[in-house]
Amino acid sequence: MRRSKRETAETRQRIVRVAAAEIRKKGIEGTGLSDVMEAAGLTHGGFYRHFESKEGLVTAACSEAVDSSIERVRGHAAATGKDRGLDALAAEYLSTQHRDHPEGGCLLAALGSELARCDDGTREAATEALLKLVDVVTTHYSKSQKDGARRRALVAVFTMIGALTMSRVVTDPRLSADILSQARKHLTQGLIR
Amino acid sequence: MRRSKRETAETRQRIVRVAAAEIRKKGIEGTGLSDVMEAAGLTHGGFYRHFESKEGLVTAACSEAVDSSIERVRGHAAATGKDRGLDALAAEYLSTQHRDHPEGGCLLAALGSELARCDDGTREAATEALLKLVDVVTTHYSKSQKDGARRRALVAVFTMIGALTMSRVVTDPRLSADILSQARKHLTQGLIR
DNA sequence: TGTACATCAGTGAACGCGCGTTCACTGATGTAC
DNA sequence: TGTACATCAGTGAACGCGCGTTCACTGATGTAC
Repeated sequence: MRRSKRETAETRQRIVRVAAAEIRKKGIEGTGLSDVMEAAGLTHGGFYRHFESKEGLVTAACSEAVDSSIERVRGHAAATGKDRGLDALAAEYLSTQHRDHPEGGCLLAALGSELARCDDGTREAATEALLKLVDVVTTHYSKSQKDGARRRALVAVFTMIGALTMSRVVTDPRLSADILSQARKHLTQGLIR
Repeated sequence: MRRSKRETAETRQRIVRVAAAEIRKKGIEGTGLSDVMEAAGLTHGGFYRHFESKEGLVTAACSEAVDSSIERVRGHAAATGKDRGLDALAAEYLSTQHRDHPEGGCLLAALGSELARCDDGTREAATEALLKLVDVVTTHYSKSQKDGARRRALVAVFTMIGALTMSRVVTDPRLSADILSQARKHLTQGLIR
């Protein structure tokens, strides 16, 4: 039966949020619409009242993932003392908690190589995520020395994305932990100049 | 009809090579067995004379991808003058050529996030790729200063993987080129200490 | 070395399955008067 | 404000499709004597 506008909007957001978690956990192709709808407490048939296609949901889910995690990153970096903001960011980004819970974490590390094969809408959401992340980091680098702050921020972000992704790929748990701690050490000791 | 042992071995290798290219181009889930077999000049029915399952092929294809590209990386780094080996490696890894042709390039950048969700055999092949790449880079860092060579090598590798992956994700061609050149600049100027 | 037979690489049709998508239907919501 | 009707969110069955996998069959290769 028909639902009120408010209910409809809430349902849509619920679907998007579930999908944002699911795709970061199982990948885009590994996530089925039925699974998403079920996790949102609905049957799969109603999906097309909210989205044009799976691609439409994926794009919305990526935007949602970007918004929520950038918000958190900004909060964490700002909450910490001015100079140690970047350390806090790196420590959280490169934590075992983040590694073990992609569903709530960085979209770029969770789906990096898959995003490269997505449609433009989704890739734009991902581009936005990258630029926002670089912005946050640039701000922190700018405080110490302006020169090359953007380049250093880019590199710091690539290092984090690369390290987190690889820490999830590697089979040896000790190597995985080492990857995270070495990258963290590198970033928190300001070794990127 | 039955084939000679030599022919059988050649066929198997042809399938593995085709698959190694295909999965780096379209992703693991995006690659169908029929496509691979057709590209290898066979019909799909014969697949199970060579492999136990799709997973088996994927693992073999990943090993093949690792072997062939590590070989090339080593060659390139060694061919160049002792001190500039790393520069040559970075320049090639972070080239637009590599970005635009994942099918012949680095497995880790092409499939990073997907590998994290693969079975153990495949992830072990990926781990091997990472360790070998780190080894090559470590050798070069060791020449200038031994201290922290491994950590610096790890970071350099994550930077390359992260940058190449992101250069493929991003929608803006100028940003994509910028990502590559900034990362290259960083590495070739020895800014990782 | 020659012969008889087992092996098995490759073919092409077929299988079940889960996927994204569509649809007729229900009944509460929103709207027009 | 009340009534009549159009709208549409959600259900559940069904669709076609491509996937990984299986299988009966063919005929050249490998092997045993």
